[in-house]
Amino acid sequence: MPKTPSSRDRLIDSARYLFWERGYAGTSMADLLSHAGVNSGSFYHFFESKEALLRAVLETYLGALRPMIVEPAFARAQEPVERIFAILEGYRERILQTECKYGCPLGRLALEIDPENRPAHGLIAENFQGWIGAVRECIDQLQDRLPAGTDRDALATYVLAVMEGGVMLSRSYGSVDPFDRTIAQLREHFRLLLA
Amino acid sequence: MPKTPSSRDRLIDSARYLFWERGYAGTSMADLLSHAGVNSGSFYHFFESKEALLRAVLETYLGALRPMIVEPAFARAQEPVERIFAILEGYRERILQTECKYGCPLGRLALEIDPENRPAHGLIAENFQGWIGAVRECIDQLQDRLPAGTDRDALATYVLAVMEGGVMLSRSYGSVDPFDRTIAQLREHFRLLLA
DNA sequence: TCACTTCTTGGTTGATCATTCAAGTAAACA
DNA sequence: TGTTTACTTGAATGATCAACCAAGAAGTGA
Repeated sequence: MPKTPSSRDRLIDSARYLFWERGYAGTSMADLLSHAGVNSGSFYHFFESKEALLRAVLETYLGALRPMIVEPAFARAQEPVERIFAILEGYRERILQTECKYGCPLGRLALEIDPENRPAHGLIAENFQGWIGAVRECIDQLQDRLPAGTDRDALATYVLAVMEGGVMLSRSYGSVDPFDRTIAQLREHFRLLLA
Repeated sequence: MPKTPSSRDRLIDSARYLFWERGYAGTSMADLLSHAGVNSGSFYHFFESKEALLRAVLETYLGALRPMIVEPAFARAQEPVERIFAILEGYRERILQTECKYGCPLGRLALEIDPENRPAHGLIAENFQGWIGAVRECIDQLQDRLPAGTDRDALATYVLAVMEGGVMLSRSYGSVDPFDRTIAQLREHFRLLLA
């Protein structure tokens, strides 16, 4: 049943796309409305402001993390470390598909949105936390193969930081190389940890 | 001689500050002009557009890297690995000084500026390259303490990616913890490499 | 049928955006 | 002194910004 999405859904879909492509400030209401095919009156029927739409978008990312990012990666690999790198491989593909224009939509918003906007940053942090949680699951499965006393949460956070940093560099260099070199070092880190 | 800075210098100084605090799109010409105490006519006497100002700002970062970031860190530590972590400690201090609002100004622009704007991204990449070069110097001094076949450039790139990722997370979490945990893992990486 | 809610239409608001311009001042040089 | 160059002044431009609103359509339940 390919039911036509409601105006509200189309607004959120368009905002997801445009905030990722042009950023929050770089997306005008006019851009958004014409992309979604919705009139401004309808927009303000569903959302009280552009900022409220941002929050709604960040909430949909929360639900999209597992089906769109984590589960496809977990389906491609069984071994815990390979699952982590399968997630990262997903980001590599997105970089290639977008000719290095890709930036993680969350990372972009994390740096763009005013830090005073705590609701938005709370949601971004929640998204990051979900991502860290998925990596943490893999790390936990390594059991005692890791050195005693390894801070597993910190290690999972580290994986996220490396990914975000790698994506950022690839965007400016216009090449996937910095991402690849960064991920290769992370692989070496895991190799050393498990040696 | 505390000579009054010229209008051009004041414009660049203000732009450095405002682009860092509010981003490029988030800084209006009106904000900029009033912050610098300059009229719009003077601005367009020195710069052909807001975008030209962005390029000028990115060029000043190029010159500021060593005196502002690298040399103070190198002065605090002699040992190569400690010098790398002294650079990172500088970023930690900036996070604390700004109550976690701090994001690396280059990282912010790297994710914000349209990838089609190659001149700007070229300058950002040049800045990153300078940073990587400084870390690379330290790594080179480690000589044969590193495992044979270590990709030294990739390792230096990795340090930058970890820093940028850590700064990003701290901004959204509103806490220096993610940065600290991330840097601690990087330290572990160097410990394992040199073991 | 009528009343009520939900959603859509699209024109309008006033603020703010980057940029332009004609007229001016001030110092340097002839 | 007259002329040139470098810079400043600040009002004006038209485009675009997020947000608002009154009117109406479509659907639901009584």
